[in-house]
Amino acid sequence: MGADEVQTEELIKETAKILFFQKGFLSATTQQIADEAGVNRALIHYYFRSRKLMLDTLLEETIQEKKDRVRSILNTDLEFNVKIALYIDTVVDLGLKYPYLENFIINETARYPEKFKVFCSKDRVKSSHLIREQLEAEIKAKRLGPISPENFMINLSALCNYPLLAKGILQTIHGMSDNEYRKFLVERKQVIYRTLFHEEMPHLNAKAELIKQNL
Amino acid sequence: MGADEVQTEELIKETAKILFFQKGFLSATTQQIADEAGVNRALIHYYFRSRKLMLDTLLEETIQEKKDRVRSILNTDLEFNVKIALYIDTVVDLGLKYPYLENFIINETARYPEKFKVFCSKDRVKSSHLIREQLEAEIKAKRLGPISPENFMINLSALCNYPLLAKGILQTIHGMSDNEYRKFLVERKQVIYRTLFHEEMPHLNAKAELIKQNL
DNA sequence: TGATTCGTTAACAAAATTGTTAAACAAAAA
DNA sequence: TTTTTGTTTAACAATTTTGTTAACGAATCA
Repeated sequence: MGADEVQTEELIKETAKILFFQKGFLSATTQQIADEAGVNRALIHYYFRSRKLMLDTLLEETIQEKKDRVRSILNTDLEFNVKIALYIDTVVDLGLKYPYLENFIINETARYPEKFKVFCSKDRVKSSHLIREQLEAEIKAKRLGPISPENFMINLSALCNYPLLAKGILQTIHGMSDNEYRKFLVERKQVIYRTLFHEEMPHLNAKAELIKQNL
Repeated sequence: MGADEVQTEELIKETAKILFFQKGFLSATTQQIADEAGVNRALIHYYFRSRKLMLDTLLEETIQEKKDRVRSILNTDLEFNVKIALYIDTVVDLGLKYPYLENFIINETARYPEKFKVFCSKDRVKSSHLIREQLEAEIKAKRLGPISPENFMINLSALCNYPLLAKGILQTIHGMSDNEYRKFLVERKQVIYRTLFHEEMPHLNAKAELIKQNL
């Protein structure tokens, strides 16, 4: 009994994630979600009260998960370039599973601006702050051109996330199948690194690999 | 009479653009659009038959306009780096007016994949093809590291568009007002150029300025 | 002036979507 | 076995959103 309860609730959430974050179908109705999950629509209300509350739960859980991962990378004591390589690797891999997650956040943020403010207020430290010292050291050592931590983080996010967000557009323009696009994105990890650092991406060292496992 | 007709139709379209492309409020109902425009909701049906047809018109017109601008830049015989500088300048400026335009395209594309395919089939030549020769020359001359035209164009789009798409998120994270964010984006033009070329952005020469006027 | 056309409006109708409830059902506890 | 608890379902109700229509009014033209 107890097992079934979690099963159905999880099933609904996972199905909604697929529709919203994988297929980018943000306008999916409760009926469509229920159909896709093969459950009665009333169960969505039974477990989540309302459609909006379900979205809130989903948003909260998924943002939290993504943020935790990213934070745990930026907080390590890895060398700067290895740290960023791991960041790219992680974000792109996560994005391969949920390409439209950022899109969902963007839309929900535009609809209910207060929602996102709550998340931000939880973080005392901005992620750009976490890399400031290391970034400045790189710039001083002339391994990087001058750039603010904010702009560096935005560049990094942009290069990683945009090709995911624009999945449908880019796939259509370049006539790629889902598999071809996957492959393209995996190979693009190195392009992103080279764009930021103007040198080849280092292999993840033992320490970085270890961290990657324990995300 | 004839003037009024165009006026109202334009008013509705402009209002919808503001809601969709400026405010990112993609779930705006016909009632909300009508209210915002200060017209009777039935007029939306009078001019556009249905909500969906209005969106189609809007999408078509706006994509076409943006694409024409971008194409006309890539098709000039400007020096490569000046051309890209002008591209950045143009796309960011357009994005300052309509930050969520890309977002709208992404969502509509995910909802109705066929829609976007129609647009792409109109173009015989991909925009990445338009810069291929010049890009290869730059790489050969060692002014740029090796990169495919596709990845170069995606980098360019990503760096220009992502900060617009994520406007709400980034503004919240960094606690910027609308004006501060505007200013930040204008200054970021140079950051984008430096990220791609690892040198200062050139001033637009007379020829480029002329093209910029005639967009 | 009278007829016509077009834009506009309010009221209505239809459809789609969400939310509620009572009853059926199954599993576990008494 | 009976009771209780939690899950599932179908049917219903409420709300929201879209789409339609008939009537009104203003400008245009015969």
